[in-house]
Amino acid sequence: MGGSGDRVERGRRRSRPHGSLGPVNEAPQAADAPREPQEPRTPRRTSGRTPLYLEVAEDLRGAITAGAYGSGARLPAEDELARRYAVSRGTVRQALAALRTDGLITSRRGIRRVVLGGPGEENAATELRSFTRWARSLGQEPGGRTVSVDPGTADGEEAEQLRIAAGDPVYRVLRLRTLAGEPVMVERTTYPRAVGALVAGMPPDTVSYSEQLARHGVLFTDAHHTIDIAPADADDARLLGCRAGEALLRERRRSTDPAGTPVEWSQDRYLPGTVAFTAHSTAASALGRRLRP
Amino acid sequence: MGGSGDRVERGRRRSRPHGSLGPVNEAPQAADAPREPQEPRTPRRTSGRTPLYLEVAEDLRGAITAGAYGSGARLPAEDELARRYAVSRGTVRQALAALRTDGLITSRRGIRRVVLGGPGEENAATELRSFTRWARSLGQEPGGRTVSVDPGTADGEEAEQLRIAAGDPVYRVLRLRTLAGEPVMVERTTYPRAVGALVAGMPPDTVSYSEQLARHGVLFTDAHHTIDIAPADADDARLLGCRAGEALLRERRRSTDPAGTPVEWSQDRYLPGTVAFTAHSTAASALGRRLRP
DNA sequence: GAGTGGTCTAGACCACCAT
DNA sequence: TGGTGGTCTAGACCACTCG
Repeated sequence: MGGSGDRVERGRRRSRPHGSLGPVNEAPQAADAPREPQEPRTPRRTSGRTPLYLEVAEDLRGAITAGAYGSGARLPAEDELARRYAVSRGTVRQALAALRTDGLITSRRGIRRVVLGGPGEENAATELRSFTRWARSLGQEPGGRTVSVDPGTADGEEAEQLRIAAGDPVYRVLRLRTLAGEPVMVERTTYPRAVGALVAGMPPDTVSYSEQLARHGVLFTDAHHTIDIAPADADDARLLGCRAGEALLRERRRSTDPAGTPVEWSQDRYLPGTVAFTAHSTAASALGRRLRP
Repeated sequence: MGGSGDRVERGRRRSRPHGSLGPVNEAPQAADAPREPQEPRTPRRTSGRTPLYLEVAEDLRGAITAGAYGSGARLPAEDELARRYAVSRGTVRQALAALRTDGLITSRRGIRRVVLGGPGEENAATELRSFTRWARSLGQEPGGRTVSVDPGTADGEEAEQLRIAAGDPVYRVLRLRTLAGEPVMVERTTYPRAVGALVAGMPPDTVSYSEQLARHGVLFTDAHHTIDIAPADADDARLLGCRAGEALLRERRRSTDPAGTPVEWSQDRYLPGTVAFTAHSTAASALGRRLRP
């Protein structure tokens, strides 16, 4: 989305020409435009549409990635942005917080926010994305095949991760993932009984289990990741076409639903040189290290 | 910090017995205690102390990690927490947002927040921490030695990462990092001229450059990380005591200061089996993958 | 001292979930 | 239908930065 006017007016009692978002992409020079005293704003109804602060955030993101403010440039002050977008300062702050989380801008008391990346720089629009969605967003065609779907009983680690009792029934799925037809990753996922039953009932050529599961109301909203190195075993070597014992980039992941119930415990092994993991961290939180994986 | 009473009363016009934070650790059973009508609260002065929302967050964190609410338990409603802590709902929400970022709780419209981890589970108290601080927080003694500090000129990648011109002067530092005396990681850092000059002036046995730099006003507030695999070169092999060509866990990192100026571009290579990287992701943002590292 | 982001309060309405 | 978190507004004061 671009600068302005491409959003529907959703407010009421507001008398801006049209389009609910002020033009910021074309704004770095402004600061003129006499401000007629505004009638007190009443909260706008968002009525089922995109939250206002996300619209503001996306507009600003567009302006930043389009290079409207060079790298290292300072953003307008919060009050100024609030005026331009005709929203409250709180909403602007919420939008800016989102951009900060994505590592697009800094934030410090006393000085204006600074644009971190640059026009050319890839925006790490991170998300809790499945392999499938991630690949598609890159314009790559994700593929793969399900090697096996087996019912079984949880071992110690699976039980701990899925927060069930050892010996409880689970389903194990082994899949090979490809990108543009080339093998990239071997995925070993353990599902608790209920979720696994759904997976087992899907056609073996299902590209994205997570998308299908979402249709059944199984949502993945949180995930905890651990990244390290693991040697390829015989299966890995056969499927990925590498040497047994070769070092692979390993991601272990436990996903949970909104109720906090673990819905997936997965171990993915990537062929070296195919992918890298990226993360952004600020003074508060983001990436950790851990001893003895 | 624990439940209550270990904080100084900082408010005014408030008539709670003493201690500014209500006892939540001992609260899961409450919900009784007749509420006398409160006089309207006025914003409390934080006057140079820890922000209120952080106190609330830390108290809740303590309650959660202490297991006051079992894993999967639901937290009290926002309004209820606001009453207990005698703060506004906004402040409670700010505190809860911090816990959510750390992956301690979920959050979904319509239902109470759910505790994610469990009593036993290690809290991934992630931070933008230097190797030194990270090691110390684990009770490990960080060590190492500086192999070389060399002035030089920026190559293409360094220039791009540090946002300077190719050929500009830089300092390159090669260090070996140890944990309990054992080699763990080789760190290759490139500093821009000004920062590098400070580093070059420090004694060669300096354990933490970042701590020393902080004293000179050079702060690391943001960092962008990329994690993948790289083979050990001759230096790596010699310093880490591994085979040349052996796969190492590589972290590349660009750190910036509050003004958005890059202050460090580093490439760290960890011996396999020594550390793992952890991250938490929610529906919005956290960990990314990237093609072709 | 002026400008700017950080914190806090108060109140309102809405969307979603469970009952 | 009632409870709960999500969004939005308005106003206030404070801490920090810089000229």
